This record gives sequence, structure tokens and C-alpha cells, in this order.
Amino acid sequence: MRVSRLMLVTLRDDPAEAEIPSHKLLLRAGYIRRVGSGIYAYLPLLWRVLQKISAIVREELNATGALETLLPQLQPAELWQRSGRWAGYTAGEGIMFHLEDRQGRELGLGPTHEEVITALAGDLLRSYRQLPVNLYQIQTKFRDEIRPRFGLMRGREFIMKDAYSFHADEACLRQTYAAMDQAYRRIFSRCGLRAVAVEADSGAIGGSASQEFMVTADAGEDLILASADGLYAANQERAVSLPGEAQPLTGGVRGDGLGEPLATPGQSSIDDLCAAHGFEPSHTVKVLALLARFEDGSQHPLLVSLRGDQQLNEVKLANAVTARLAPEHGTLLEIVPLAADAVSREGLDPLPFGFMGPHLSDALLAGARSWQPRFLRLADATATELEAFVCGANSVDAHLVGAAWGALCPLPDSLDLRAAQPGDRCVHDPAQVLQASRGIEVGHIFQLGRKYSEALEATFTNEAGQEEPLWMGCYGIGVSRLAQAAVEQHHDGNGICWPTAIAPYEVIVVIANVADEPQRELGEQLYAELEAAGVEVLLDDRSERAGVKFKDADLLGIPWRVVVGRGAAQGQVELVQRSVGERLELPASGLQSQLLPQLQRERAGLATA
RNA sequence: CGGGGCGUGGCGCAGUUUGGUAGCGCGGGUGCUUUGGGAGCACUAGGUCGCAGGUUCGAAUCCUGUCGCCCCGACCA
Repeated sequence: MRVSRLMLVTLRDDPAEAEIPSHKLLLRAGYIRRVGSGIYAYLPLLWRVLQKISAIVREELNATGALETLLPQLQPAELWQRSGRWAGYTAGEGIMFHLEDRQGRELGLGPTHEEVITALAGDLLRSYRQLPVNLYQIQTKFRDEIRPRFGLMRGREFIMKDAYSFHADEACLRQTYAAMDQAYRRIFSRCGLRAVAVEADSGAIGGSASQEFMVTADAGEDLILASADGLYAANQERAVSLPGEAQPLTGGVRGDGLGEPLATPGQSSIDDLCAAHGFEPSHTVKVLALLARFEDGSQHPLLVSLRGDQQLNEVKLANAVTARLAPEHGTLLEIVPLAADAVSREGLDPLPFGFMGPHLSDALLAGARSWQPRFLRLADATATELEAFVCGANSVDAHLVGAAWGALCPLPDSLDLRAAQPGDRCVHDPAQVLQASRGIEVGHIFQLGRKYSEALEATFTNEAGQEEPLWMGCYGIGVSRLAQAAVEQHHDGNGICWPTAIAPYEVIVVIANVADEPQRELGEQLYAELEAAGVEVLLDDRSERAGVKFKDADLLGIPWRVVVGRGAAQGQVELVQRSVGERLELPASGLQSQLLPQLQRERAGLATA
């Protein structure tokens, strides 16, 4: 392709709308244009990148026996009502774009395809003899993100590969899940990306095992905690670790476990309390009051106890609350801290914020206008393991010293609710310490189990002749996000440095001065020869100055640049590797033998690059 | 939704405080000179100052409303 015909529009200045390097570079180099908030046009250069990524995804999935398909984006509400997700996905905070047709039928624009695929599977898969099956598609998804950002990283319309597998039993599901794990590793490696697999929360989609694939980059939205030995890596939402040892409380249990009152005027924070009385944060139990709202409109006050030196992990809390209350009240919509004004709106007396203890009485909730009149009481194991502790006295400006579970109040459910932190010791090996890094989630695989097949009555006949729901897995890759993640991981001060395997073109032949006949001729010749050799090659034939063309080549990030310039008359050209800036003068006749083997290796991605 | 910011030629911005009829750089076009790291000179085209009301002799500028976009947070297979 000739650059003069490429509709290439590069920008000299950073666009005001972009914040992170990959977003700026994709805009500046003419890969994308914003059409609306979170809505982007993929310009011809980016489309080539996306097609290359897609091709790698296809090859690897096809190799596992998965079947490519294409499902509708316009989906009837009825399907989502059957799975029970319509309300949650379309109501106030829902992420599904939805509409009504002229007949008044409700439709949603697919944010994901579990419903459609499960309904189809239920229709088509009747016998265990047909199983397992793994179906995938590469397609545009629509999500009404509350806050789209960072270009393709979080858009409202984006390209995703999603796959859904169906099995006769759980063991078979695990096999396919493992096969997808391996396929994903190959896909990211072939794309030239450094990616790590981390344990993940299953989130709203449900299911048991779940793993995310993160492209490591500083601009990543997710925090990864991993051990240096490579044996453990998890999203912070999910990460577990060993807490530090608690310091024994001097004096131990006092007042038969009811604790002794201590005047603590104005000392409403753990720090203030400890500073004033010489306590350690690990001597204390801190108590958080929160409110959970559910799909059925019910609102449940929560009382969560943590050891004073620990932080709450809200994802773990949400999972614990869901497990206890969702069966009766539907989807958990949100958990918010209990604020003083919310308490007074309920017509209740103020809670002793800053001085709460785990024995806070349900009687305080009596007469609440809309809340459930009792606390759901949960505690992290670090708190329940304390034999004697300091906690709030449930009256302002007072704490209790030497309180004990059982005597003060019944021991609440003991769970893992704490947020693992960088520096924590690892569970699998206490000698290892968790280290933090940032990542961009580009893939996620789940063992869904039978949640959707049960809801949509997708059953098959097993060997014994009985009907049972299909076992399911689902597997996603954010294709357009991956393209931007690649830029985030591979760029420098001059522009993008595409991994060859997903670069829009592999080589750019730059004719330094198109007015110079020998240069032009040699450039055209090399361009034609490279094309004939199956190389994806650009010819910069524009009548720009050489400097402009070099800048653009760097910005675009084409992995190899062949400069046809001063040496052209003598048959000499220059070969430049974009990523490392290495230059090599060589005779034009030797270009292919120098370049082709190198390209061949790079097309395979990281593994052999 | 809460908090912050921004809407002025295609892009990046100044001008708004203190009202007087719009400017700079880049980019586009033409010509000449240049020609290996975003060239120089000259000429040139291009703007309902987001939109709608209002105040005023007069509004990019002041007031009210509204729309859009960006950032932080909440949210998020």
C-alpha cells in the first residue's frame, strides 16, 4: 500500500480528549477517531490490526475444536427475562442498551450472549453424544458504561471474542476450561504481549472458577498481586494473603470479656485511639456499618467487623452478602456506607459513628422506615481470632478495653473479608511476599456451571436417559481493548512499536526524496519485491520531506523501516528496527535475505521472537 | 449520580476577570526556495465563539437555562 493513498492523517499535538499514552498515540497516528463518548471509528490501519488479532484468536480456538458462529446483537427481552437478568441489566444502573420496536416489543442490544447461546444450545443439544461443544464469535458488543474512558479501553461499543462451552459433566467443563487457559496463553504470546493469568472474582456473571488475563502496563485499571516465585497471582479483588500477627493486648480479657470502659474523647479513628492510649491497631476491632440494597427493593443494614489494621475488600463483602441474602431478595444492587443523614431519614437515633462496637444492638434499628430492622453481622477472621480486643463502646467518646467474643456479643460469621495488600505474606508459601503491579484485563474465562442452563431450561439427555441441565463455561477476549493494550505495553517517546504479529504493516519503505529518480526507482523496486515475497509493506511515496516521513513511520509503529535515500544510486539502503532503533546499512540486493528470516520469527509472537 | 474542568476555523490554544464586533501556532490550498528527523518566504481559503433565551446602544465576554465532552469517584464478564 502506498502511504499517499492511505488516508493517513497524523496529528502533531496530543489531542485534548486523551489522557494515557496508548489513547493519545492511536489518535495521533490516525488509528481511531472518536464519534461519541465511548464510541470510536476503527480507521483502516486499526482495522488491519484488529483483523490480525482476530486471525490469531481464530487459529488458536479452531485448533481446540471450537466452532465459530455469529449471534444476533438485537435480543428479545423475553430471553433475558427468562434468565432473570432483564431487570438488573436495564434498570437504573443497568449496562444494557434497550429499546422498543414499533410493535412495542422490548429488545436489548447484546452486552453479552449467554442467553442467546444457551437458548440455542437447549434447542440444538439434546444428547450427551453431541457434547462437548464450544462455540465462539468475534463481534461488536454494546454496554452502556457509566463512564467510558481511555479510548478503546472502556468503550460503549467494542469488539469482543466470546465463547461458550457446553458439557455433560463438570469434569469435561474443567477440561475445556484448561484448554482455553492454554489457548489464551498462546494467543497473547502470539500477539507479542506479556500477559499474566490471575485468579479473579466471578462478578455479576456468577459461576465458580474464574481467571483473568492481564496485559501488564502502568496505565492498567486493575491491581494485580503476585508472588515472585510465579506460583500465585490474583486480582486484588480476589487476592488472599496471610495477615500480620496480632499483637497480644496487654492485660488480656477484662471485665469478664465485657471490657472496661475507657474515655476516648474525640478519638474516633483507629490512629487517634492508638496514639492516645498506646494501643496497636491490631489490638482493635473496627466496626463498619453499611447498607445493602437488593433487586426486590429491600435494604439491609450490615455490621462488619475487621481487625483495626486491616482494610475491607468490598468485592469479598458483596459476595458474602449475596450468598446470604440474594436467594431471597434477588440481585445485590449496591452496598454503601451507612451515612448519618440516611439514618436520620429512617427516623432512627444517630449511630455512634467512630465509637461502634460489634455488640451494636438491633434495637437501634427498630422503627426504621424502610430498612430491615436487624443487622447482618459479618466479621473477618482477623477480628474473630482476637482473644481480647479494644472496640467502640457504642456511645460517643468511649471505648472498651479487653472485650472478648462470646461475652460481649455472639461471635459473628467469620469470613475472609480483608483486602490483601502488597507486602503481605502469601498463603501458599509464607516466605513469599505479594508484589503489586498494574494490568489491563484482556481476557476472562469462567466455569459457569449450570446457572444459565437451569434458568433457560437448556437440558440434554444423559447416558442414563435422564434430562439434566448442560454444564457451561464462557471465555472472553476484548479484541479492541487488546489492540490498545498492545500500544500501552509497546510504545516509546516517538510513537507506537507494534509487535510484528499484530502490526498493520510489517515494513515501511521510505523514499527519502521522491524527486530523486534513483531513489524513487529503487524504492518502487524494493516495495514490489517485498510484496511479491508476501511481506505486508507500505511505500511512503509522499512528496514530504524525509524528516516528516521518518516521524510518521515512528509514530505509526511499523516494525521495520527501509530507507531509500542518499545511497540509492550506489544500491545502498538502510534498515531500521523500530522497537530498538537499530540501523543497518546494506546493499538493496541483500535486503530480503536480511529481513525475511527475522520477520518470519517475529510473526510467531513472543515465544520465539 | 456526586465532585472538578472544558466547549472559540480541521487540531492545539489565547481572548472572557474589566462588554466595543475575533487572534496565535499547527494543519489545508497556490507559488518560489529547500530536501536524511515534524523546513523557509509570500499569498490564500476557512469561525452562527456548543445551543436557546435574557440584560445592553452593543455580548465570545454578563445573567438564566440547556446540550456535549474530558478528568476523579461510584459502576464494570
